[in-house]
Amino acid sequence: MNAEKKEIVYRKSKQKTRILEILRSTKSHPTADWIYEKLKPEMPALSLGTVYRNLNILLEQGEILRLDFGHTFDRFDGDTSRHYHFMCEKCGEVSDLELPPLNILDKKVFNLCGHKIKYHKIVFYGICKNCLQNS
Amino acid sequence: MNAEKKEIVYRKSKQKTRILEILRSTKSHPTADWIYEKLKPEMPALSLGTVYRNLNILLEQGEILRLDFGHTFDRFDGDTSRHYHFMCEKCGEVSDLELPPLNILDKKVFNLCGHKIKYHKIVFYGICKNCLQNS
DNA sequence: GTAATTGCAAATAATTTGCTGGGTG
DNA sequence: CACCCAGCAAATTATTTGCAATTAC
Repeated sequence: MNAEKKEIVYRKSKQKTRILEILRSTKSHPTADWIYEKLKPEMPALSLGTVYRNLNILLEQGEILRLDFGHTFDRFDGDTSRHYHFMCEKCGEVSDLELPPLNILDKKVFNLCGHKIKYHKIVFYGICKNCLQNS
Repeated sequence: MNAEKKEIVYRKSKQKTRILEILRSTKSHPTADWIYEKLKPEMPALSLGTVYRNLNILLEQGEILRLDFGHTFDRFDGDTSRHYHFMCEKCGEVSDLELPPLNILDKKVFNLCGHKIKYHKIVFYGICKNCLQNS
């Protein structure tokens, strides 16, 4: 395991360029499908697979962000009290944090932009204590 | 639209009870499949569909939490600078927030539990300014 | 007895991947 | 001319749903 990644030299393509342009020009945090529909008129031959492939390349290059939990499956929590989570990027473990709830943030955001905030979620990412020791 | 929800009176079942017990007894934030595998030995006839159905019922009853982005598809962001997000529960829009990054939190969490924190994400949920006005 | 719940299997839905041919460096 | 990239379709994966039988209240 931990095989060294083959260094891929990415090339330009009209599709990749347009996808990035579209993402840069909107504040709407689109889905892959939305980008596909947006691009289809000017590139009738475009396929959804190409959009996904390019999004992953752009992600890897750090040109864009993906807004999700990282893992593809939902996780459930039997503890419904307000608390935050940490996910270890190495072992994938999700753990609860003792950090007290920061209710002030909700008010701050309301004052800033006028949205009515019901609650918020915070997830910290990094390497857990265990993985730090075993490496 | 906006049809009034038929009020369902949930009944007890061994499956639902055990699923909740398992969730309450672990801190590992399991996936649906993990719960299914855990329960299978004592309930050989159990099906994965039942696990999913009960998790959704428990969610609706507020007995458990789901850790994810709510929507099932990824959204992408062309802005890679550190910023937080807001999602409107009514119209589904995701927008950027002007709230400055709270780097102190990463140190706080490290001091608290010893995990090495690389970064964190915050998502606020509620009703956006627009939806507030149009209702 | 009414209607929620189950197991099973088939259906969805988002995303990934194999293949073949075309285009970039 | 090597090898990355596109388009297409088929495969994967997590989750949902239809159905008939079962069970809770």
